[in-house]
Amino acid sequence: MGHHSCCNQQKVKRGLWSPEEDEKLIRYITAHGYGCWSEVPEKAGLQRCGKSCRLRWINYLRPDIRRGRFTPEEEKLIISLHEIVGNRWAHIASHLPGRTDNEIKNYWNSWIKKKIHKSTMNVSKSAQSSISGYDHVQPLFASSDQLDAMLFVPPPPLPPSPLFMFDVGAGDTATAAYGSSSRSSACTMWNPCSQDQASIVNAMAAPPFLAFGACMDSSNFAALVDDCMESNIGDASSEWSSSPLIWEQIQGAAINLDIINAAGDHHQPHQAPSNIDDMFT
DNA sequence: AATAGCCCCAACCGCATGAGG
DNA sequence: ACCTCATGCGGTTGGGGCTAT
Repeated sequence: MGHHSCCNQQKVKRGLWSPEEDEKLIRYITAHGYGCWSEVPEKAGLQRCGKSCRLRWINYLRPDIRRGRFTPEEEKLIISLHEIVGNRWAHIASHLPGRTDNEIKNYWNSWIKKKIHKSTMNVSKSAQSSISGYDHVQPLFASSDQLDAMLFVPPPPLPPSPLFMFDVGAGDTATAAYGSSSRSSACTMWNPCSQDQASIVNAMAAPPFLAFGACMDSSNFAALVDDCMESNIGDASSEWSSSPLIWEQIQGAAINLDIINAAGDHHQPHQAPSNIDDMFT
């Protein structure tokens, strides 16, 4: 006990939360919400710092949290998204309703990483095409060649005009999509040309939908998504990535947006401006 | 049954960012 | 422009449960 870096309080408890503390926090948040986390401990009668309360609520107590094992679909999605955005756990979590960044991070560090390592070792040890121990995510990497293709695929041919996707992040997703988010980090702009198609399409299949939905006509977007879902992306991303029809649809949809890349940078993910409308002026 | 080692995951820490004064 | 404070994020830690011996 003693000094706490985040709040300068002397009498803050640390470590695991007791059921009584959980109950106090739940009762307070349920009744009053959490306008200011730094005020929550005192008002809820907890000897914790606000940061600790926030973390406990977000990662464990909030009612919409989803617990238990990750499904194979979630696992595939995590892998696909990680291919694109790397260790941006909060971002990945925004595509898995009810899952927290912490949970996904732990999951990745303990389990998926191990599996991929194991798979890589197996591939390098022999020429066998199957990846043992990776069975229920096999559709993503059905062979070592395919794994290599996923990891090292050259960018697809450039379309006739620059086009972007908007990946809408966690929490205030809808507001970010329409340009009124207070945090620019809530919305990342990608150029699909710099990503492999399978990764993009995989990510696109996850809610909140990427991209075009932020700007294009909602009915067109819905139709595009329906087509994508009918093609069963979750189970056959390789087929997706090689489907000229789907890819043409995506390109066509993006081109219809008539978005100009003001920055002129085609190869790196961008932080979107806090107001997306600024891009089109 | 005891215990040593491993691993998972809840929680913490430090940093980045943005709002407001 | 600068400072302070609150929040959110990713990296890291360590307690406790599990497993092997």
